[in-house]
Amino acid sequence: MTLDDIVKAAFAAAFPGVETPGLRVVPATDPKFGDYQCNDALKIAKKVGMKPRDAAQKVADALDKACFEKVEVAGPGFLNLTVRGDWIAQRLSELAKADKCGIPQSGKGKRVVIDYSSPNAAKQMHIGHIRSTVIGCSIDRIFRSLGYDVIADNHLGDWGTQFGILIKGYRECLTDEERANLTVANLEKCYVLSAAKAKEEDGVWKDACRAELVKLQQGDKENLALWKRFIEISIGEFERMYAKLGVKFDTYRGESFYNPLMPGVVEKLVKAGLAVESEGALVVNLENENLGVAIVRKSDGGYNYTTSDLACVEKRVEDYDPERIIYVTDDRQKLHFAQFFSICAKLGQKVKLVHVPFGLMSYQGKAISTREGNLIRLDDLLSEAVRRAYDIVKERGGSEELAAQIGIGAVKYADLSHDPATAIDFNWDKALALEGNSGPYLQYAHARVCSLLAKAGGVDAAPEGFIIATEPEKRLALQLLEFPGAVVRAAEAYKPSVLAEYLFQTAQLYSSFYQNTPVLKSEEPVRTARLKLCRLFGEIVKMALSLLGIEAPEHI
RNA sequence: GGGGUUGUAGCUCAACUGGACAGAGCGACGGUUUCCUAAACCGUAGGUUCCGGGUUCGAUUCCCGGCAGCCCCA
Repeated sequence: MTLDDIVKAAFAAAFPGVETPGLRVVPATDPKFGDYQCNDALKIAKKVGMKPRDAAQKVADALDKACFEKVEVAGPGFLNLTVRGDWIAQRLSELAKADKCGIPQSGKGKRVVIDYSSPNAAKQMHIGHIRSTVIGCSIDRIFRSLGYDVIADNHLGDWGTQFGILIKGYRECLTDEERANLTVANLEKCYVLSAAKAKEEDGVWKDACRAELVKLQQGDKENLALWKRFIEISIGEFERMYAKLGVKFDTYRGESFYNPLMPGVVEKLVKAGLAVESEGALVVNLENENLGVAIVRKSDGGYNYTTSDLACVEKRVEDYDPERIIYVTDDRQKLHFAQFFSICAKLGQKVKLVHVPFGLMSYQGKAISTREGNLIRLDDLLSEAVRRAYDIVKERGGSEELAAQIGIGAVKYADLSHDPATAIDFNWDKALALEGNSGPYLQYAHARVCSLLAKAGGVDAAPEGFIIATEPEKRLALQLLEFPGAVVRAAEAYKPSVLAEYLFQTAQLYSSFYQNTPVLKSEEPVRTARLKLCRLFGEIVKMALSLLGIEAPEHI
């Protein structure tokens, strides 16, 4: 029986027939109130015509007190619960026995597509790409841990007008040698040069770019081959970054993949009476939902994101039949997703669609763009992160590999520890922080516990044998019991930050415990019991770090 | 103009979706190392939760009205 069940039973006994939806027992807000609290007597009081405190008292009287050391009614009608040490020890044993640190396998048999990172081809990734990549990757890992069958899909920006500019630029603005050893940096360079020329007054260059684009769209062999080469080179470069970040995709279906399906989608919209003509364009009117108007085919015959995304959902449902599709993009696209989700619903699409919007990253208060000249390449950021970590690591004889684990962990954690909705103004010192609420702090706590366990020379493998006697042990133990719940909350909210917050608090409690409580030098059986607590902490930090996509080195 | 979103300590952020005295990190000040890794730990200072109303036992959280920033749509 869980605490929830025990307290629910008490409510049912005290107030037969009275519903208590959403009743729950939560960790106490302050240890001085006890270990757990239930506030639902306050909610039920009016319904049963009693004073809140009296209602709470009635529940307290009806409570099965086997696992409690103390039960108190306090304040306006809070039910404060202090649990017995042996009850905690029992729960810890169950947690130690459980697979995956007790994460419930609620996603078994369900498939989910997660669409994240999605950079534009032929451009280098910059710090603005961190968020979608890192948040998406963590959501991906969290859902996998819950048992979901996850398909991580990278929806590349690999189609559109920029390819006309690129092809023209490739032909005219690069040297033979650059063409032979084509890199993303070169592509970016020729794009910039070509785009600048396209702005010239006479429009000759611009027309030439458009002509190249039309040829590409019509399947011209040469242009198609060039386009394919650009994409291959881009993906190669992206994968180099993903390897550094520990990110892996199952598919790279870019916009081009859905391009042939767009006319069919438009036809369907027209047939369903959803799309109507307006000023030469085809639009879906969503005014009555306060979502404005979505254009599905422009007056020049071109399609835009709404159409492409509709095609994409249809294809994903056809190929994968997922239970839901999660999109991780910046919050400027909120309206777009609201429109496109609404149209999906009108088309009778059953799959659950979720947009996880995150605040745009800026730098020095300005949106990141080449024009602002404030663009920091992702590669440079990661190199700098590793360099800074190495400066510190080498004093302890650490390797460059360790420096990479720490430096990149710092960058990822700096992002993941914020609620995705928060806009971040990039700051070198904060992104690369190695102290306080940072990735390295967590890695350090993990390394210390590993070291402690190694020095112990082996710990009894049995999951039983916990003893909870002192306050620091108890605080740590209660926190460890919250781990599965933290993972569930993070998944439900699509916020890795929930897990990051939990992990940091856990590490703080462990650090405090570690500092103030002897483990190796304590007497048996306490020594073994404490080692088991440490081991469980180590397993949970390692698991939590892996869900955030952060490495957990055993030695720092 | 319409819509969205944010506003919490000097700075960066939390607050488990309505609960007790609003918590962390950084920064500041002070302390801890013959002792399991000091990337750590312990302590002190720091708040009109943007402003004004409302809802109720109770509001950072929900509602209404302002103000300010950012974003989207025309």
